[in-house]
Amino acid sequence: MNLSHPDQNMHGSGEGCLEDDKPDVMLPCFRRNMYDEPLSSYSNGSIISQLLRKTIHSKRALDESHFYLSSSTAADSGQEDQSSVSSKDSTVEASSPGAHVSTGASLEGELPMTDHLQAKRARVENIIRVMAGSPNSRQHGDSEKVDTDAKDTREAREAHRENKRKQRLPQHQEHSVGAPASRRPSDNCNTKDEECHKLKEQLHSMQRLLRQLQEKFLQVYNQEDPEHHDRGEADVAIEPDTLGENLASHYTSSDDDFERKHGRASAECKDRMKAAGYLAPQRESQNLQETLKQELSRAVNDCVERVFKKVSPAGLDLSPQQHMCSSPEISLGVDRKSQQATSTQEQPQDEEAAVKPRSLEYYESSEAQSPQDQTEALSLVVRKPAVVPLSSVAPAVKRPYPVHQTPFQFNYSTPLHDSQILEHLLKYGPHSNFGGLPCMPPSMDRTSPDPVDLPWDAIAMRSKVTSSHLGHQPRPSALGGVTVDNLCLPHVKIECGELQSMAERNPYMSLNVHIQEGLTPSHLKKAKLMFFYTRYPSSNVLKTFFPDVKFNRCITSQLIKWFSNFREFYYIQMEKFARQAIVDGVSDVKDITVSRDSELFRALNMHYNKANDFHQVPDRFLEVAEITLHEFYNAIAATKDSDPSWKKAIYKVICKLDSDVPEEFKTSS
DNA sequence: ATACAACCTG
DNA sequence: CAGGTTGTAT
Repeated sequence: MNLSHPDQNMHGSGEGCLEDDKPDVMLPCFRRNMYDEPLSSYSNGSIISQLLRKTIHSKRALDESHFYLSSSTAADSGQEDQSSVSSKDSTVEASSPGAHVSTGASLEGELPMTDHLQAKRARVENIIRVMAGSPNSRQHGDSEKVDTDAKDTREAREAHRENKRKQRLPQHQEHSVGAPASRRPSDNCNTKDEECHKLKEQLHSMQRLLRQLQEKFLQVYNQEDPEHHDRGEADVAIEPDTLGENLASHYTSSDDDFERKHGRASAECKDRMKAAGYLAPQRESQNLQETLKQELSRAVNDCVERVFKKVSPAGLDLSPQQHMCSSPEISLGVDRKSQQATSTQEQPQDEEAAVKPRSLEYYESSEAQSPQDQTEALSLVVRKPAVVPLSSVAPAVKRPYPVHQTPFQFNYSTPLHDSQILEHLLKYGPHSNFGGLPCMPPSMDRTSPDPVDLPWDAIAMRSKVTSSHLGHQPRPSALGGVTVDNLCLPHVKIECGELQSMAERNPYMSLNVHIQEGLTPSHLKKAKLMFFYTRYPSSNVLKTFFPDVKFNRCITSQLIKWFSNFREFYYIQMEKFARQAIVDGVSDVKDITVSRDSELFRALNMHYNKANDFHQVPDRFLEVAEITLHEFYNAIAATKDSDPSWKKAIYKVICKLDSDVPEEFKTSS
C-alpha cells in the first residue's frame, strides 16, 4: 500500500535472512548499497530500477547545478542530510555511523571508499525517506527543529497511516458480504506474511541475479587486456581494476552523473572490444560480445526461472504493452547486431508466444508450439524491423485490443505480485534509466501504491500517440516535457536492447497473460457471468477476477460502470415483473417464484448469458432474484413506490446477497 | 475532493 | 452499454 508499511514488516525479518546468504563474491561497496538499505523502497518496484532511481536521486541531491532541478531540491536534500544522522537509528540499524556529508565536493577516491559510501548511503536513505513521507510535512523552515521533529513526525505519520489502514481494511471488505466475512481477517494476516515471504524470495532472487551478473562481468573483464585507451573524457581515465568496482561505482558514486557512468561503462566495454578487435581477429571481439550477451541472458533467465518457480505455475505476465514499450523506443536504440541476432530466429517463436499464451502446457514447452496458429492478435507483436524501420512499426504498435481468448492461469489471489516485480524489472528497469526517470522531478517520482501504474500509463499514452497521431516519431523523446535526448546515450540504449533481446530469448519472458490495455468483449462477457454471483463487486474483487487487465482508474470505473448497468437492467426487470404480478392479481408474495422456466429468468439469462452454453447459472442467483422480486412486489404493494427513493431499501437488501465468485473465473472465461 | 451508485438519455 | 448528471459518503 505504501512505502512505510513494508519497511516495518520487512526490515527485521528480511535483514536476518539476507545476512546469511550474502554472497561472498559481492564486493563490499556494492553489497552494502544493494542490500543493506531499508527495503521499504523496494516494495515499489524492481530492485534494480529502484537502485537506479536512488542513484539518480542521490546524485541529484548533490549536483546542485543539475539542469532544471531547482535550488529547493538541493536545499531540501541538504537539510535532510543533517537530520539523517540523528534520525537514522530509528529506521535503520545504524550500520553507518554519523558520516560526514560532503556535498558534491568529494571526488571519487578522495574519501576512503567506506566513508564515502556511508555518507552516500545516509543521503540516499534520507532521500528515500523523504520520498516515502508526505512532502507537505517536510516543509519546516527551521532546520534546527528538523533534528528532533523529523523522528516524531515520521512516527506520527506512520502511526497515522497504520490507523488508516486498519480502519479502512474492514470497510473495504465489508463490500463483499456474505459467506466469506468470517475468514477475511485471517486471510489478511496470511497474505501479509505471504507477501513478506514473497518479497524475501524476490530479494534473494535479485541477489543471485546481481551476483551472477557481477561474476559474469568479472569473468569477461578479467579475460581482457586491462590496457585500453580512454575516450577523451576525463573521467574515463579512472580505470577500474575490476568490473565489480566499476559497477560499484555506478551504484555508489555520486560525483558523476549516472547516465554518464552508465554510458562510460558501456563505452569502456565497447572500447575494450574495439581494442581487442585490433589485436585479435575480429571474430573474437564479436564472440566476446556474444558471450557477454549470452551470459547476461542466462543470468537473468536463471533468476526469472527461480522466481517463476516460486510463484504458482501461473504465468509471468509480460504485457503486450511491454512489447510496445520496448519496441518502438528501445529497439530504435538497439544495436543492429543484437537486433539481427534476435530477430532471425527468435521472432516467430516470440510472436507466437506473445500472441498465444495458452495454458499450463504452454508454459512448459513454448518451443513445441507450431507457428502456424496465429490469430489476428498478431498486431500485438511488435516486429522489429529488419529493413523497413519505423513506418512498419507504427501499425504493429497500435492496439493490443482485439485479443480474444485470453486464458489466464492464475491460481492464487495475488497472482500478479511476483511477476509484476519481474515485469517491472524488465520493463522499467531498462526503461527508467533509458529516459523516463531522469526526466521526473523527485516529487513526481512514484510513491504510488501501484508500482507500475504511472509509467504504464505514460507508456500507454505514448503508444497511443505513436500509433494514432504522429504515426511515429524517430525518438519519442519527450516525457514529462523534458527532452531526454542528451540523457539517452547510445550505450544506454544498447543495454536496453540487450535486455530486450534477453527478454526475447527467455521463453518465460515471452509468455504473458496479456495484460490488457482495455477491456475486451470477453471481459464483458465474463463480467456478465460474474453478475450471477455478485451484483456489487468490490474493486478488489474486480482486480482479482480480471488479472489480465491492467487496472487504472479508468478501467476500474468502466468495470464498475458495467456492473452498474447490469444492476440497472436487473432492477428494471424486477420492477417490471413485480408490477406485472400485481397487475396479474397475485395476492401473495409466496405465489411469486423464480425458476429457470420463469420469464423473468429467461430475460435475465438472455441478458447476462446470451450464449447459454457457457454457464450453469447458480441456484443462488435464482434465490436472489426471487428475493428481489418479492422486495419489489412488497414495496409496490405497499405503495412505497411513491417515495422517490423507495428502491434504496431494496438495494440495501440485495447488496448483501452477493456470493463468492468461483475461482474458475480467475483463470478463464 | 474524490469515488461510487443511481438515474437518465441516446 | 456509454455518457452525463446528481446525490451521497468518505
